[in-house]
Amino acid sequence: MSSRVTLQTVADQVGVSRTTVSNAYNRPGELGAELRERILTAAAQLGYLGPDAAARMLRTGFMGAIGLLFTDDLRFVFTDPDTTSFMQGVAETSALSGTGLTLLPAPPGVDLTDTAVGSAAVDGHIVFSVADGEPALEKVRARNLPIVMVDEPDLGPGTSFVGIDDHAGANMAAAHLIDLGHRHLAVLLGRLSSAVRSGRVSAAREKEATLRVVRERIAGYRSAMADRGLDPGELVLWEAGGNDPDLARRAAVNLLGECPSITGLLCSTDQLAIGASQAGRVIGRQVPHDLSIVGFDDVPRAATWDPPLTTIRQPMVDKGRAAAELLLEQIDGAAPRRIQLPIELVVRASTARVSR
Amino acid sequence: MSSRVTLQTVADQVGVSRTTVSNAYNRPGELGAELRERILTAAAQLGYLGPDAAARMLRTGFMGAIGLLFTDDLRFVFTDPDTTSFMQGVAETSALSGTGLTLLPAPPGVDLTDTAVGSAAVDGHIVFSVADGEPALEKVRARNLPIVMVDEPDLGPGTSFVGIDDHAGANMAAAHLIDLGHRHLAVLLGRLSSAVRSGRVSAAREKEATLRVVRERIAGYRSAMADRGLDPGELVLWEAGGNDPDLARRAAVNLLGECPSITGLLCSTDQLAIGASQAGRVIGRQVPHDLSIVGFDDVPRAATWDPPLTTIRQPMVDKGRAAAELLLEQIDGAAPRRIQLPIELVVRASTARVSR
DNA sequence: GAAGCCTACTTAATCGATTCAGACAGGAAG
DNA sequence: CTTCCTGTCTGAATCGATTAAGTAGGCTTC
Repeated sequence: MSSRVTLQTVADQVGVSRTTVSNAYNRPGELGAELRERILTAAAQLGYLGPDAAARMLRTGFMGAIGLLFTDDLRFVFTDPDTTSFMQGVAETSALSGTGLTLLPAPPGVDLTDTAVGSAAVDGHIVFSVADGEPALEKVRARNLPIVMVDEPDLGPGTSFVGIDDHAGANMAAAHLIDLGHRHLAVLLGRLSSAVRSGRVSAAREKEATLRVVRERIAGYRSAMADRGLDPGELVLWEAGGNDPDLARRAAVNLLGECPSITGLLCSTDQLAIGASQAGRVIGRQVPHDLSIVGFDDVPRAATWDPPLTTIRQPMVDKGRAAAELLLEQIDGAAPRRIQLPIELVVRASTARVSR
Repeated sequence: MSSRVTLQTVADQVGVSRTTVSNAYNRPGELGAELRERILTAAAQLGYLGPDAAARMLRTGFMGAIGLLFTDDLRFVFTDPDTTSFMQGVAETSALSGTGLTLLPAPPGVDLTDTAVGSAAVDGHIVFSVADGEPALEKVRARNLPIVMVDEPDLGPGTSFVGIDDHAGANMAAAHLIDLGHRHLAVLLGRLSSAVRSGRVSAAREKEATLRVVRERIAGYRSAMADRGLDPGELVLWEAGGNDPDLARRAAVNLLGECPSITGLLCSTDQLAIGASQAGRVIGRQVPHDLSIVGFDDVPRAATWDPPLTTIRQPMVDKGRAAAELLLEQIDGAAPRRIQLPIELVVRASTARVSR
């Protein structure tokens, strides 16, 4: 192993200047085709792998990569179907544009000082579903790079945002149940904030909610009740402790034990709805006959679950694509934009007309 | 926005040299505590965010990130439970060590010339389950960086490798069925090579297999038959066209239609076993009573699937952790190593004594 | 009290590319 | 014949940090 092969090595070999070799790679057309061919051949022979990434970055200030920030536990990030679908969308468009994709995990309880977060070699950040006031988000914002917020928090009109109308979606879900005759409704949600809690949500706890999406969804459920003459104050709120079917099953057992009159369960995600439907089996209430369940998201499993889940569909892969596109265009100098993706009520077999 | 804030800006402000400011960040202890405090305060006031990543990379040659190469379709990468579990393991240990994680997707049909693959700012690569002779792998190998192969291909003793004893695992799976009295066995596998095919595998097609793992598993299944006095030549091989439950369901319907005497189905992954068990329902053969199915991997769903799947467990998250650890230690100068993770037969309810 | 050794800095070379401002040859225009 | 392009290629500054080598002063140590 002698010293490294650089632009200069290739230039010396061919007998041209460094500049010309650089041009051979970055601006073909600025030099003769025949010379370019000679340079590329010589480079291949010398084992030159193309311009060094770090040097190019330093000189141009362009990293050729985008960062994807998560603050959830990694066990969740790679297990949750919504998160992985979102990542798929981001990965697709970044791969298509030849941009690298750097994962920036900032799981709870990890010291951020010597993490890639806040110092990664990226041209911009996508922030996926983060609670208000997360330190990792502040670290990323401090860098003054282009940024796209997804779902939460919403930083206002000056910052790009990709999301859906959570309020309207929740309204549709609750309206569907009420229109089927359900009068006693409860909400099963994952978490209101990064702090892990489970059990019935008190008014005080509800005030602590730092996750915009769940706040909006609760408001949407309530608005449907108010629209249809029910008292939104009677809506039972229950926290499972995380967006996980197992937690949801246990939570739903407790919820339905404590509030047996509930006939309609509004689950703020499909993962929770899946768990809740298992709870139905456990406590002997058949879905949808004795208990109607409506989810949110329309994850891939929702359609094949037993029973197939009634839910609000949102296009998670598209969300990832949109976020990546917004970020890439911003890196190219475009102004921040907001994108709201469409949602849709999908009626399947987990909801039915109330039977008692 | 004036010109950028650099080490020099901070140095000028405090009245020390650039070196001293650099030391304040990288080697506290090389300078007085009080001066260090003054420097850090000044930096914060000036909005200096710490040493520029690109400049540091250029100078030190150290990127602070590892690359994870996939050649599968992205739809698969983020959907497949094994792949995501593996990524979780990699992400965990890279996050713990403060190393960045860069995804390098090289899906089929994408031109690699202006992709991050082959020029990403990383210190080494993890190559996850890639077919023999993939161009993306050659690109990555050409960089002469530390590399860890996972599952396939196995580049031999000179290159780090993380995997399991696929042959032994398959042997255990087939032995289990044979010991339950099954005499007519078939293998349902995803793919033998990157080329998508489906249907019964001919001897010619079998020779084209470029995926080491599936080759080993087939050999393992056959070895169990030979061990127990069955003719390995009678083992039916069937390709689903991909590691996907839907494809597997269709393939299993065809397989069992064409070979109705089969009572034991060896699925080379749990995803396939899940699909095959649905096929059982479709064609009216109850699992395990009329059809025994054994999977491979023990994905999270396997235990909760109906019926719970008998399978060969392999620790995918640990595999990710091991791969990342091996790569990080190699980046630190250690020699390549090989790690073989343990496997285990997990008997659940998808297999039973043969009934006819 | 001179040699030697810390402590706490500074100076200057260096990493490998990009890019702006020329240089030079040859042809077109006047 | 001079001027002005135009197409190619060169020279040298520059990006922002790290780090080996050096310096200056203060403190031991015999």
